[in-house]
Amino acid sequence: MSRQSAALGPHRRLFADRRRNPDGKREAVLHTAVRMFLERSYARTSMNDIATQLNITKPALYHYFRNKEEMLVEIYRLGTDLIDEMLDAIDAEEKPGLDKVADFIAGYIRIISGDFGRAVIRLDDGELSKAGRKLLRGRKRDIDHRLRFLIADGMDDGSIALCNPKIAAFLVAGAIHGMASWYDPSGPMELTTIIEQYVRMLKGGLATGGLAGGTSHGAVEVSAGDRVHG
Amino acid sequence: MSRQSAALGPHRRLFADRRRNPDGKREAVLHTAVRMFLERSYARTSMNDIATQLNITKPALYHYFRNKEEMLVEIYRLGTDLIDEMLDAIDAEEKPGLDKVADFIAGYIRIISGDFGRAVIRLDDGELSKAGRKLLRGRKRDIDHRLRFLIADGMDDGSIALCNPKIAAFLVAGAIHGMASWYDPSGPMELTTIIEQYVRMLKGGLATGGLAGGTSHGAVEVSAGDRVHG
DNA sequence: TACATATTCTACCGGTGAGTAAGATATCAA
DNA sequence: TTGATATCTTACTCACCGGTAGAATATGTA
Repeated sequence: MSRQSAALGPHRRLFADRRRNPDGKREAVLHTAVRMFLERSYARTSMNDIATQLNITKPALYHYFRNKEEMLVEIYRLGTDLIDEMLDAIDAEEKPGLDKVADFIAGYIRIISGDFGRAVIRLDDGELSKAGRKLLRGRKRDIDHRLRFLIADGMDDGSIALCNPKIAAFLVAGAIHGMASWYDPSGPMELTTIIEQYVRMLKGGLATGGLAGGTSHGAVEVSAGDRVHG
Repeated sequence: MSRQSAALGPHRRLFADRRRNPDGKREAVLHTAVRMFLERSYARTSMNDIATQLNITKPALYHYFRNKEEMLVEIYRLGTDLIDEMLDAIDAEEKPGLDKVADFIAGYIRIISGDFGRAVIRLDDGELSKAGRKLLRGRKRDIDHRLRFLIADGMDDGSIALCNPKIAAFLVAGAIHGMASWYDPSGPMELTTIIEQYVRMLKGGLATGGLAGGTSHGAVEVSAGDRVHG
């Protein structure tokens, strides 16, 4: 709350006078909106709430955004861009698949610790129009598929144990998404500590030779059909 | 959709005549409500929607529930009860901690594949009143703590590698919670296949001797202060 | 200084949803 | 059969929210 107010202060101050600064003010609105959406949800945050927080009135917001959904769309776009860029960087690396996945885990956690990254995970895309929802889901699916490919690559180069990459990708992504609900940047837990343990544990689950035991035949089976296309 | 209608049919039929059956009808309302809440979210499902689905009118619903929130509270209660019961069963077992955690993973996945279990994860508790939210958060925290204890036990008996049980519990629970978003009971993926791979991978990440490498000093360090209390 | 325009405000509209009042109708038990 | 009561309906209230109309006011510029 105190951290929040402190971060909101500058935005509020930006609107204290009427100096012209469309881009800066637009961005300030967006930052305030994403924080409030994360805190109280998109649906429970009214345009009035956002305006009040910025010390202006509701209609003034419509000077910077055509409607409420445009804010949400833009937030999603900024968030997914961050993830795409990280994946681009990883694709450019020359490493075993397992290490690329490890880099993904670390990078993804860092992104999610920021507002726009966390928004991609936490905000309910059911609030979007049909068109907007379709677009966002597409981008999310692409990200998921790129993670699956990293895992499949690791299986090919022998660094990752045979498994169904679709399920593995869901597990890895899900574990990280969970963070978006409980992680508090101002809390006592150090981000690097979390990353360290997440990487260690998820690597342990993926790597070849972990607990051999299990029914590897099931894995080989799916690796034929389900794997690349997943 | 077709599966949904099929499952909703019986409930609808229950209200076809006015024979007295308060308990049965109340339960039918609840089953319909949880399905619709999961499909369209709590906020976007109106009392009218639920009533229409059951072929009655909105005020009739208020014969079985005092208000909308009472439905949500009851759904949460039924869901968390399922989880508590499972944890009771696991606590009664005599096994290494790692195997108990494995049982938890399997049991939790099965519960989440059902409507009420999934509801605990997916429905936004921000819709609850302050009191209701506090209660639910308490129950969720208890569940989380019980999982942490299972992990800590495994560390004591040597079946689980030293780590911060708080982070480990979040990782395990988060990975499973992710399922609640994408798993479709009528889809092509077999539940047992998913369970098998989840158990294998998460066990691999927890077990002693996975990838030794990592900085185990960090683990020992937290095991002193953060561990039991976490 | 004076004009064009960016910024913001007051006052409103239309729609929706939770919840209620009060009465009609069927069921059950005696 | 009849009365008590459970069940359900029609018609409504109240509050909130997204969005707009149109005017007021400040700003930057020529």
